[in-house]
Amino acid sequence: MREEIHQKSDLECVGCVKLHDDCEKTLDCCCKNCFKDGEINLLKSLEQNELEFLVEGKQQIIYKPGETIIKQSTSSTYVVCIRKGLAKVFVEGVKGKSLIVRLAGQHDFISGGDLFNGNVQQFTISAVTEVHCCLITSSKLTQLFIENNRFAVELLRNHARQNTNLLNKLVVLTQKYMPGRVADTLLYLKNSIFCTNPFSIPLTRQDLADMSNMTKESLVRILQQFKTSGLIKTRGNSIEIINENGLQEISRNG
Amino acid sequence: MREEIHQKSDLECVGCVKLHDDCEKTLDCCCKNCFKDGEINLLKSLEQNELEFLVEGKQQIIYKPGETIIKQSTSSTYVVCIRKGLAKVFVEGVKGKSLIVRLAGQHDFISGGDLFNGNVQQFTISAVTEVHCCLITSSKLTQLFIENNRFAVELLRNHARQNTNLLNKLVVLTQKYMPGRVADTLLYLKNSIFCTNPFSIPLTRQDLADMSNMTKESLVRILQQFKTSGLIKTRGNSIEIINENGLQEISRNG
DNA sequence: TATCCACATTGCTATAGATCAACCATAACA
DNA sequence: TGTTATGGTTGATCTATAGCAATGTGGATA
Repeated sequence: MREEIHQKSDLECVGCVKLHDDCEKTLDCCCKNCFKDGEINLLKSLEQNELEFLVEGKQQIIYKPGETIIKQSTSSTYVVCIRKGLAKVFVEGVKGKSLIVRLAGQHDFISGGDLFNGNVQQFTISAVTEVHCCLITSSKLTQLFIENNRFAVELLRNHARQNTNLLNKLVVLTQKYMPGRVADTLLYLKNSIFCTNPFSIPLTRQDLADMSNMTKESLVRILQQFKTSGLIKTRGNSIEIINENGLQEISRNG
Repeated sequence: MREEIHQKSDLECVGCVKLHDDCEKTLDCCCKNCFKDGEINLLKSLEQNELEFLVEGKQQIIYKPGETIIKQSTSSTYVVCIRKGLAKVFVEGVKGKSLIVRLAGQHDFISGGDLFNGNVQQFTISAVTEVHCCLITSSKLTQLFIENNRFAVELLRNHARQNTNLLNKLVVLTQKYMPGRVADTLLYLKNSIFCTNPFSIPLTRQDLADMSNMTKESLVRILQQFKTSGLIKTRGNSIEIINENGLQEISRNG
């Protein structure tokens, strides 16, 4: 058994008004409040009855570390909402190489690619830690898209944002040198995924390398450089960012 | 003056039922039939009155080769429809490097990025040949998005497709060797942009390099290799693909 | 406690691709 | 007709990064 990396409180839905004792099956908990507050709250625009429609018959599944949740190139008709745990979203490219385009944690929403376009999955989603998630039938999503304008706007916004992220990644991965890319990966982990400072990553060096488009050996070497420069500290799976400005500088200079 | 690369007939809207003699100002011509037939016909879902609303007050502008149509990082409120000519869509990345993510020709539609997200342009669009285009206020687009469901679906589909393209480009540019990337660029030019076989490109080698993520010198060398291997022929700005299967093989093997 | 096993690390070598510099071709123009 | 400019081509280096191989390490299992 792998060590529990997340805080125990993750199991509870923060800010969730439980309708029943069994939080797992509480609509309000599972699919409304459980989405990230603020910007990315995709479902905030749904009425209560729409939410119930969406959530009705959804599958709540638990995946073990390493398991594939949705496989690239299959035509899955599901959309994934993560309730707990960490998943990686990656493209299986040429010559067996993988490219991790995104990590998804609690309350994240992953639409597997071509909604309204045949539903062919553009990437693989797999569990890094144990993942509790809901699989929502994507046809329900498209139906709500048509019925609720505000929701449609949110979904489009979501896609537009994803677009921007990909475009950004394209530039970073093709135009920056390795140190710049590793700096970006570290800043992403700290500020977008774990949101704490010494953070402990359930990812392997290979994963970090796949996020930064390099080999694991190269990644390790850059990490070593950062350590000796006093930019970061590492203890096993835990990474502490000592000099964030320094990293940002390196990121900026490519 | 640059030589006229396009067929003269480009000025006329193919398949356009002129309502007036002056085709330039014919609604039906400029913004409905002028979009690519079939798959990518974004506006086909609009009613006549919606189309008129969209088109009313649109600006028809002519750009000279090299001119910037929309500049990255500005918050343009326009969406561009190309009526004639060729434009390049590129990201201005780090250290002065450019990455051309797409070429846009007759009837193509370019939504500059973050529709519904503050309208900050994610890339620069600039004219390669002389470009005749319509600038449509993007708020009109978002209004129609809310009012017409079928149009909303088309727009989302459009974004999803763009997403898929970017994801694909990400893999190609980061995981393939130079020959594979150049092969992809050539196949893209032949099959998606010019649709003829000896095709004459108004692009410089630098542009081709920016599409393939390499230096112009490297691009020229690969092109030379392809010539001596009998895969292609080049005469000045004209390229002929002799062995398409061969190129596809190279693309596949990375 | 010993033995695994997966992963991390380090050093050495090979190479894809960039960079630099020179030269060539073609077209515009005085 | 010569001149300048712009882009294309080629060759000679240099370097960032991959690939390979050996060794280290810490947690799990017996």
